[in-house]
Amino acid sequence: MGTKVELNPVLEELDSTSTLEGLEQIAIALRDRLEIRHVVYHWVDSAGDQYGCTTYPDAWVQRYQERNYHRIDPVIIGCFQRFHPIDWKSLDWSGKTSKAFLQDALQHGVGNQGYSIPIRGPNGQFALFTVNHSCTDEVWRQITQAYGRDLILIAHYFNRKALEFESNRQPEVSRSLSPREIDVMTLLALGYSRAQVAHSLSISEHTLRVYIESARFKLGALNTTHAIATSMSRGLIVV
Amino acid sequence: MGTKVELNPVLEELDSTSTLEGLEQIAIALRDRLEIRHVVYHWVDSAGDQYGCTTYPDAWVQRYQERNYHRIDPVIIGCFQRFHPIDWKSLDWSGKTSKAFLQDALQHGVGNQGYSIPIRGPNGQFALFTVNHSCTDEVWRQITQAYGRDLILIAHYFNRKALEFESNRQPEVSRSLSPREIDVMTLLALGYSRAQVAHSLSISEHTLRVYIESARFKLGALNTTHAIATSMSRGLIVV
DNA sequence: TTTCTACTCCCCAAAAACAGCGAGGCGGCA
DNA sequence: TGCCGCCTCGCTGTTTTTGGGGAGTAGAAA
Repeated sequence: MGTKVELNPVLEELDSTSTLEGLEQIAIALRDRLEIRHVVYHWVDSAGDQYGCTTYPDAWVQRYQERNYHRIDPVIIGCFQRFHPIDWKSLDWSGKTSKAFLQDALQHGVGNQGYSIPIRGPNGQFALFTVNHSCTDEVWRQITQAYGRDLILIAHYFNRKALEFESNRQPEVSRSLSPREIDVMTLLALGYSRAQVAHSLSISEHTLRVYIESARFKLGALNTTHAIATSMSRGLIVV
Repeated sequence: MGTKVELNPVLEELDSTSTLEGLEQIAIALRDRLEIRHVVYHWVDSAGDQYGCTTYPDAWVQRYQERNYHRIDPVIIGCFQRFHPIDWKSLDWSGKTSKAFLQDALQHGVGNQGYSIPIRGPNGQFALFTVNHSCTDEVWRQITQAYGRDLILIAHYFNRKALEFESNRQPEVSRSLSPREIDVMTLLALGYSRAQVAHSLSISEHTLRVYIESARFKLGALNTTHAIATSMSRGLIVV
């Protein structure tokens, strides 16, 4: 690990890729270029319906999904509350389930050193970009220091592509709300009751209800809570 | 704008800064180095209690806050639903309020060209990093193309520091929701009634209420709708 | 071991939301 | 001019949700 490898070509490739298979190729190429064990982009979906590309052995990927490991994986838990990239060593590996998980991972070919970058997109999207290896702490420190910034950019580009593919799969249509409806939805989302909202907008509660109903209708929502949730996830209101 | 300016020193400075004033100095230095009009890091807070550092004139910053412009600012609305950096030209500036806002901005010294990078952190944190200038489309295209990647990294570093300062100010760690609570909040956000949620989780409606209440308590929410909105904006649930 | 959190169940009265009906004024658009 | 969307206000009644209580289990952590 003497000289630093130039990673700009990786970004170029990421920019011009248009398939998930292409992303996987790039992950493999990056792994080989850095001479490390694994490179993983992992979209963490709340439902567990996960998606990404990885150089991990299939057996491990399958086991991870089967056992719903994303619920207990300390890397995910840890990265979920942080912003900056994190070395696996600084995570909390105490606890029975964590230790068992780690053992299982190591036995499936995952290296003992890891460096993960959390990435977040619109609507609460969350993903991880991880590089993994098996080496001494000192060597690993040098690698992560040397490539830290490049990896942030690469993570960003991976996620950009993943979001692109996903939006192709589910094209959204959204009708906009009227200004007054936006006011109402926003205040409701902030926790005010209908009476409070009516008062703070200086309208009668009856009028307020008309807004709620029309917003609900436009959004195709089943009830007020659903309308709020829909407005938020479509970015119609910002709370 | 012939030769490209090296921006790595900016990252070094960002790494070693420990005060908000330091960030502002760096923003000014970056503006001068790129020879553009403005550089803005803007933390968009849920309440409108905004925070950041900017080279915009004070008059504009004040006006922006007074008028709650963050609610109608097309840059914010647009970036909030996207992941990749965006040129202001590709945003939707039709609409009366948008046009009035743009006029107001231009009259307060904001340049007509802009390039904004959305950044997201834990708990639904959202911020924007913007570079702004007044020039022709072609010149602006060259600038954003040349510095696009650097700006992503700089945005990332700005946000890292901002989060660092903020966590010093508010050491309170928001307790996360239990798996069952997440299930409940998710299903409620999808519009199901309590009876439906209870049935689909195979628990009694009474038990369901306990989850809702404990989630509400943990989130400091005033009612169920507020709890849903809070869960979503903190990224605890995804709908 | 003890303590803690997560999960499950139960009651009741008051408040809120829902669903349906109606009305009129204002402004933009064709 | 007529149509349409937006804003405003009113009524009645039913259903759902919400605010407090309390209590017991199991499993993991300290």
